[in-house]
Amino acid sequence: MAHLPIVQFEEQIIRTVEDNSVVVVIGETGSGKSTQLSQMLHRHGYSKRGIIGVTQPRRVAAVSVARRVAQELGVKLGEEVGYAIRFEDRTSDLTRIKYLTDGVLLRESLSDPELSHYSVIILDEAHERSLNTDILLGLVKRLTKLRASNLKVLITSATLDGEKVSEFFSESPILNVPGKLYPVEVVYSRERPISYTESCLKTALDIHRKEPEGDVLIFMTGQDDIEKLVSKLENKIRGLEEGSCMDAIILPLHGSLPPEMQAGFSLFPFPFSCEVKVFSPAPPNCRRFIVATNIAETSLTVDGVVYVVDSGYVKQRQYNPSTGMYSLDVVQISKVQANQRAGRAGRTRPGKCYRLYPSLMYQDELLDVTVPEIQRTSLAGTVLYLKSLDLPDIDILKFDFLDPPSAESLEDALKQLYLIDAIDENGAITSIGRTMAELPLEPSLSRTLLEANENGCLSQALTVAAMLSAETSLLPNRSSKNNEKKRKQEPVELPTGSGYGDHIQMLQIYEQWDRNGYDIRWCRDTGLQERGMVFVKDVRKQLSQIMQKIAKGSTDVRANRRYRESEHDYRNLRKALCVGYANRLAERMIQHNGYRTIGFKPQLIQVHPSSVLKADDDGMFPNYVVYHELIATSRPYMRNLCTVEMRWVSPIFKKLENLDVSKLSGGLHRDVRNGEGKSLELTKKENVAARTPDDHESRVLAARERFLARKAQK
DNA sequence: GAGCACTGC
Repeated sequence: MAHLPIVQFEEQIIRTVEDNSVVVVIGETGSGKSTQLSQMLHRHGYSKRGIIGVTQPRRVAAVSVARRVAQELGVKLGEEVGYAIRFEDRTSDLTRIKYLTDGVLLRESLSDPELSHYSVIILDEAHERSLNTDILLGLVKRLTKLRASNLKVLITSATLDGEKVSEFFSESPILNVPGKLYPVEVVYSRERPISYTESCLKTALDIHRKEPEGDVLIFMTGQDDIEKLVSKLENKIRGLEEGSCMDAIILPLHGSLPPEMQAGFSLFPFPFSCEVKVFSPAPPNCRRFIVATNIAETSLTVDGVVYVVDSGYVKQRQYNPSTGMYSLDVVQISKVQANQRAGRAGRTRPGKCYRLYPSLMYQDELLDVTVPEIQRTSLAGTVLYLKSLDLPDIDILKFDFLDPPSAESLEDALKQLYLIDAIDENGAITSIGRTMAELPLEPSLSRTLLEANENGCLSQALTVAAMLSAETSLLPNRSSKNNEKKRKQEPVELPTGSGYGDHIQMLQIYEQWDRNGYDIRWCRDTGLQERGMVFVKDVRKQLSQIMQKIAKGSTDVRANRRYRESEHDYRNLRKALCVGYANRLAERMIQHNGYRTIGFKPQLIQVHPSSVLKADDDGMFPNYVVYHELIATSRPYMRNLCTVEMRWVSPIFKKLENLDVSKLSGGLHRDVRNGEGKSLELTKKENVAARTPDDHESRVLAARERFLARKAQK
């Protein structure tokens, strides 16, 4: 591996590690840091007293890098070199170098808070700032003090903010390792485009007409735009004079494509890094245009790209802690992302990157780094995890994050955890909370499982939790023309939740799959996502194993069948869901089919049209539902819901009335009282007030007016 | 009657 740039720095790296407990390594793409750092430390004896652990944000990366390193060392994968990802542990007593996802390392630290098996921890790709990496940065910082004598930590990052990380670790040294990228010429647009699809189209055609051979990678924001551009590009290129240009193949690339459509999808490690390659190379005298989302920024690599077209935008999911609502917004990319995109043009030879925005905009408007995930997501799970670690010397709410989340976001998390009994009124973790933290689920689902265990419907709850873990929609999209074309024969009918909503439908679907012997063809016939369903089965198995210790009934899918057939209302399961989702309750407006959220800044929300829950014969929806997610797209919607009964709901209202966020958060609330903390106080009062009938009605009207006003604005 | 960027335990 003499050609890897990092190799010539071996002595310097080892010396620095010897003298310091934390070292930051900045290495661009192709420097070899992911495969070589672990081997160097192994060679110099660091694996004698413990394991060298290397974390990766993605599963495929952990597997392919481990495979590569095993190959380089000439050992069998799973022996000296192994990996651990969810559902798959390929390590043994012999393992000295272990690649693992950062999520797996967080799980390990639950049972071994000092991570005592490890002599070295390398946090790779820290610049991506995934939620899990950020938590690990905080935990590892603490460990470097506790285990100063026998733990070495290396943080690797591809970019700028090495100094920030170094400061975080009390001025630890920074080593710079050059990468193996070819120069990329950056071309800016003179002005920002009116329509970036048109601008992409024009730029792509210009490249095709004027530039020498080489593939083109175009970064767009989502599936819709990608499909539009692909068809426009096809038309335009077909319209070009024959013989005036080389041939062209135009390919979409985004996450919801089935793997076989991500043509030539393979896990072959790229010679210098270990990324996933897509597509077979273009035939001679033919140019490929790949129109992609940001999946092509980090997760997938397209070889042969010489030209990159960068729209400057990305779709980002963000959470609003005051409303409990997620939204998916098109936002400007950061400078780091812009450079990452440009770098995709220089992997095989010098390339060109066309930025469809002016250089001034790059300078002045683009953020230096992407907003870390920890500041864009609900923290209920994270806070519960940290509370369950019982770190004696650390106040969770002052937890040492590289970039701390807002006080409002932390308070929101506490409030949610309190409503589902994971913490008590003083903010201390309860025994329920402790058990919840052991489950690889979001807190609401963990709580549902525990309640179901008391309720005698554990096996059903396991199924629902597993189904909901498979984020991406498993259900077929009946109205889509594509699907109709594909399936000539009538699709097999799926159950519809018996009027109780999407959770119950999911349970019924999985039970039906069980009755069909988990036949993959059955998924195909019904239009269910096969891969998704297999994933659900794996998750269910894992959850069952964890619950086994405390299970009061059978975890078998069929356990409840006889019971259910005699009583069709899924009462116990819905009760359990009501307890687990106490923080996600919605109440229907008077004489109105809109709902308002309970426990957040009150807002008008609708049942998502994809829901199986339909209005009754009088055109009305049930009075109370719990929802899995609030998402603002064209309007605020509840997705995946379950009907609950009014008398199950009253304990939730009682809890909300007694809610005192300042008690939950200890000292935190005082610090922010003059700032955003106030809004929570308001929320509480409003909630109580809103339950008196008069007030409720005026609130309904006000909400309705707001809604109509927003609609008019559009 | 709408649409979903990407990860992970």
